[in-house]
Amino acid sequence: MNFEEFKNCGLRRSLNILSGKWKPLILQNLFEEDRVRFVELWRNMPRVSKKVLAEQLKQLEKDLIIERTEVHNFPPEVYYKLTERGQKLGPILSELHSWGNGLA
Amino acid sequence: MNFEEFKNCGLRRSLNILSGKWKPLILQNLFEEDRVRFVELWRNMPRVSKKVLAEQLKQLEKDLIIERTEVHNFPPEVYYKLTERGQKLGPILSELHSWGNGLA
DNA sequence: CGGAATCCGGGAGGATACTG
DNA sequence: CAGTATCCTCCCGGATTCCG
Repeated sequence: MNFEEFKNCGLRRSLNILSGKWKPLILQNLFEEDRVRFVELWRNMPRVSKKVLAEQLKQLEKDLIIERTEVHNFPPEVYYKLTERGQKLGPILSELHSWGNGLA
Repeated sequence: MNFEEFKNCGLRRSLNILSGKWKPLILQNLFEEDRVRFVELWRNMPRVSKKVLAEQLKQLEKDLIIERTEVHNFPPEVYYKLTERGQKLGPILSELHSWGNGLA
């Protein structure tokens, strides 16, 4: 396989989607709780600026991995959850986790 | 899961190992041919400078994913192949590939 | 609370030249 | 052939401030 073939292959797309300093941690939280509020997410990763967190969420949303739901209140409430497609990542990330721990 | 727990988890380690613009393509080549010479690798990705290619290879070697073998000739010959650990990545990357193509 | 707007620094990656 | 050695560019992520 050369670069031209690689450009449009699924592996590259997947890794592009996952690449982003905070995306794996975001997904991890969504696998655990299945519906998480912006501020809860932010509390679990207090070293991110809210700008960056919002960016990563937007990208995941655009890639159809997560869904955003807004409750029109004041103060506003915004929830994020995995899409069906996002949930299918679960087993794969779990294997990567095991592999990274030397268990596989 | 918060950031402190995430820092040392297997998922993060795995994605760190895979992150690098050319690493997935390098691995793809090694899965296909099982023993590849530096220059062959380089021909398959002519847009990389040799410096960068060497860097990525060094990192994969340090992470024990690939092995370097040098034949002391002139001109020199250097071969790269997957380690046992590296080969275990195969099925996982294959699933990521399918997922990225919307097949899973 | 959940962002958007602005500014900024560091580091990954690229271009080129050289060497054993 | 298989790399180093320099130099440079670009952009991701961080810090801060402001808004509905």
